[in-house]
Amino acid sequence: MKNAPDLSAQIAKSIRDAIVSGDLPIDERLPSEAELSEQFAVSRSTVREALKRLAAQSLIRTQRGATGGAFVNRLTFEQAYGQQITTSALLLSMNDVNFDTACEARFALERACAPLSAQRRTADHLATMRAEITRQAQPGLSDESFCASDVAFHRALVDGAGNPVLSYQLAGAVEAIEPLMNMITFTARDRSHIVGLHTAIADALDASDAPLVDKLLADLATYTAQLGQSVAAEKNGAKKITPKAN
Amino acid sequence: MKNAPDLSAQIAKSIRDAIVSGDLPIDERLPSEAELSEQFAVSRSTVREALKRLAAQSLIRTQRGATGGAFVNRLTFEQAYGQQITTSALLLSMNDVNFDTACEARFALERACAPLSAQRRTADHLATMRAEITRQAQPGLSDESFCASDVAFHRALVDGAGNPVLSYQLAGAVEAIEPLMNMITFTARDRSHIVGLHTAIADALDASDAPLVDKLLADLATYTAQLGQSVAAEKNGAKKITPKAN
DNA sequence: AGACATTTAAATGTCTGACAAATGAAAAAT
DNA sequence: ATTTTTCATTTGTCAGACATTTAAATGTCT
Repeated sequence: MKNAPDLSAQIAKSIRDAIVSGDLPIDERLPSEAELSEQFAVSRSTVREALKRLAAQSLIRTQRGATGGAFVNRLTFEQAYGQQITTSALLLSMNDVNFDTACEARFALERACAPLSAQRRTADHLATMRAEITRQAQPGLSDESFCASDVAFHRALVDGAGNPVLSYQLAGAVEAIEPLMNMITFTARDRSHIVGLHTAIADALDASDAPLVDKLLADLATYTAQLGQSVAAEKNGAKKITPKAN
Repeated sequence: MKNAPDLSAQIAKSIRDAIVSGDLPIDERLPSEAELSEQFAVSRSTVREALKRLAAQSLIRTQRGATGGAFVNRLTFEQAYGQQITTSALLLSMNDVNFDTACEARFALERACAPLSAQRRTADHLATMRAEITRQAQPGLSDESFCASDVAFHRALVDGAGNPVLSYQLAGAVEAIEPLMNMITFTARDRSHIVGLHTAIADALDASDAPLVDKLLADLATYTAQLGQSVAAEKNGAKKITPKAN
């Protein structure tokens, strides 16, 4: 019944609550480890384990030296991106999320920011997108590099919406799917089709034609889902053939 | 120049990479702390700090006792929801994200899953939404409870899309905005307008009328943004009045 | 042989004390 | 006044000990 968590977990929670509630403002210095161990009536090691837990969540940073200590850390969008991406990637791989589901989520979300991007994208975003398109058209490119460039292209599209919260939320959806995409073998024909759609999307964004961007993204979603289907089909086929041997 | 991270951070990264790469499968038991401290040639305390970092990210779980140890943890959608929500909430509050930006992101994402929800929502989802609408219409409800119910309503809408990845991504956007919404004072007229829109949305979902859901969500977005604007206006006004006193 | 009680070994959780390393500030020297 | 030195504070790391939990091994009785 009793599921008493570790002392270090309790202490971490206590400090975390103080940070989340705003009781401890940004850049505020926490008491030293020695002081905390007195306050909580535990040993220094236990306090340290609690602090490491918080550090792993980017809630605090530590500095050594006379004026050092643990400080409440301002969570930047950069740091949040990173956590979001690794968490999303793990979630997908550990729960055997199928390609269709991940793909559907990704394009649904991406289409959500397409109108905003058509309205606000800067020349910089367009330049990034066109640069990635050029890379994707190079003949000797590996499948992995192609996927990475695909991700960069879509990131630029999302960033074009000019809403950092959207970019943050989308980071997980767009990047976490990369490992799944890496399982696909892209034929020359596949690539040229995708590059064509990317080009059309860039052009439509250039012309601020939101409905067209939406339609093209829908096409891309359909096409990508088909590519994924063929991979899944091969897998299922293999799985079904094996028992047949009995 | 030299930015050598702590030993415990290095060891945590080493183990984390092994987990993310799939080298350590789910439910695999890590070597004991004593063994790890030998392998990495560090003390047991250092190993423990590394393990606590991983535990804070839900990458491992630990068990005491003879057959205990640290095990690679399957990251569940539940756990991921929680992390996503707290991270998003912190990100918004720590970076002074204004209401407009958060609101825009939230409704853009929500509209993305509206068509899917119109297509797939179950009777259960609709029942939850109508129950929340009923609660929202109660006269004595506090602003906080009203907001909480609002969040529950929108969660049901999102979950109706039947895509766990979408639900996970949206959790942050929908729930993290709650603290910002809590700063709004809802008049009786505001509430009745919102309840009216919620009812219309539930009806439209019931009728699987995706375009209508989209339109209603857009209306709700506009209305919510207006409410937020008035709060921001009061704040700015107050800020500008103070210096006038000089 | 089977059921129950006891012991034991292995593992994490916690504590204590110590030293190393970094670092800014105060004190001392020039 | 400026530079150098000393010093106190704080985190990082280590070693060893004991407490607690847990399941398996062992022993005991029916």
